[in-house]
Amino acid sequence: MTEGVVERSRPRERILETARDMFHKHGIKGVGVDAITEAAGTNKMTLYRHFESKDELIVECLRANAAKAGAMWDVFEAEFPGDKLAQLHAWVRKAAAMLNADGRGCDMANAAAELTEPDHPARLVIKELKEAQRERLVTLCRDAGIGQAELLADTLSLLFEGARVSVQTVGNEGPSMQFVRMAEGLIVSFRGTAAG
Amino acid sequence: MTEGVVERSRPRERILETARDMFHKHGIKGVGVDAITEAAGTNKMTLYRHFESKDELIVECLRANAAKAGAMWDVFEAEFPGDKLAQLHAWVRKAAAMLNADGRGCDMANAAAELTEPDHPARLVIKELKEAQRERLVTLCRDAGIGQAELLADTLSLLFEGARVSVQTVGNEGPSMQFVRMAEGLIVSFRGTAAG
DNA sequence: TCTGGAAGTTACAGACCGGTAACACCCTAG
DNA sequence: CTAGGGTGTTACCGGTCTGTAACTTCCAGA
Repeated sequence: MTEGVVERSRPRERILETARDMFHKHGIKGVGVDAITEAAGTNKMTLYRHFESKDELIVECLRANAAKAGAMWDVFEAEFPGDKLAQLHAWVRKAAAMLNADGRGCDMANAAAELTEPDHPARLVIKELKEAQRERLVTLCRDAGIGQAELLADTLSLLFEGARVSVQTVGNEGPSMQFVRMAEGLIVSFRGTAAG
Repeated sequence: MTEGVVERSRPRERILETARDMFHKHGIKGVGVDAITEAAGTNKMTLYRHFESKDELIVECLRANAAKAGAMWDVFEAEFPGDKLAQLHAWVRKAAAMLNADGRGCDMANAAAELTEPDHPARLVIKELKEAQRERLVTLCRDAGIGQAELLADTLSLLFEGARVSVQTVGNEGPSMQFVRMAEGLIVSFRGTAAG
């Protein structure tokens, strides 16, 4: 009895989960707090008891997204223990899978597009989380024995980021279809020039 | 006297120009029609006499953006008549310049992030305009003698698109700094495998 | 000079937004 | 049993949003 069903977890968790989903689907400015709380089966007062403002809720959603996405690195390590190159290829496959998951791009990128005020609290955490993601990919490339690890990681990052917005604008049968081919080709090419 | 100063052109032009600028800077949902008309030195009634809704204004702004961006292809042709490879390199330089122009990404991509309703009128023209842009780049690559023209064009597209969102999230000193190096390397690589 | 259409002005409708106040409820820890 | 904190409910505030109505002003062309 102490362990509640997920459907009936604490209000804070339900609000956070619901907000993440609705922000992702309809954009941040496209969703009001009333809609979130109603979908979460609670009310506005409870939301404002747990989050001091909508902006703080947005920030918490972004952090939760990053935390969930960050878990994939552990999955890669579990699937291919020690084999960093295999983990890099796993990242490519995972990225490709995300492209076909739904037509919405990266939540952080979308948030950055919507929240234009230069001092919006979300902008700081977006930058910080994106930089952390980059670090992980660079490290993976380096540990996989790639010579120019930073350059490969940045290239793969830009390709993936571009593919996500491409899916959002022209759908998943446009340039993003070639993502895996591009990424795999790049890895091969960078491994060729690896050296030591 | 018949030729009015740009500052005092017809209201429709002023509204369109002002809306393009404000949508770009603050996002679509971040700008109301009142703010647009005031900045354009006119009023809401005049806007609604020329555009039947804000959505139509949005669509017209996107078309105007694409038209202005499309003019660059003619500039390339004028700068390097007949030399398609030089024009491709000019595209790379132009793209890099856009990355440092301001911290805002592509207006169409940003609009697609904001306007999530699947049947929003803007989504159709975004897709159509993006596909036209892709066609032009593919044609340029093909005319430049690249063997796998579609693949190179798509790769460059994704890189550029990704670089624009990267600038928007982490600034122009992140992965997007390497854009020119990546693009030039790709062109060299694809020319090597050109063949006939 | 007269006229007609484009543009400006003011006010408003109806909806939604983020956020708060006051109060009733319920459930669990003591 | 009781006290108290978390939660639900209702109503509200001030502001902003898209879009419209009714009216006035202005200016160019006949």
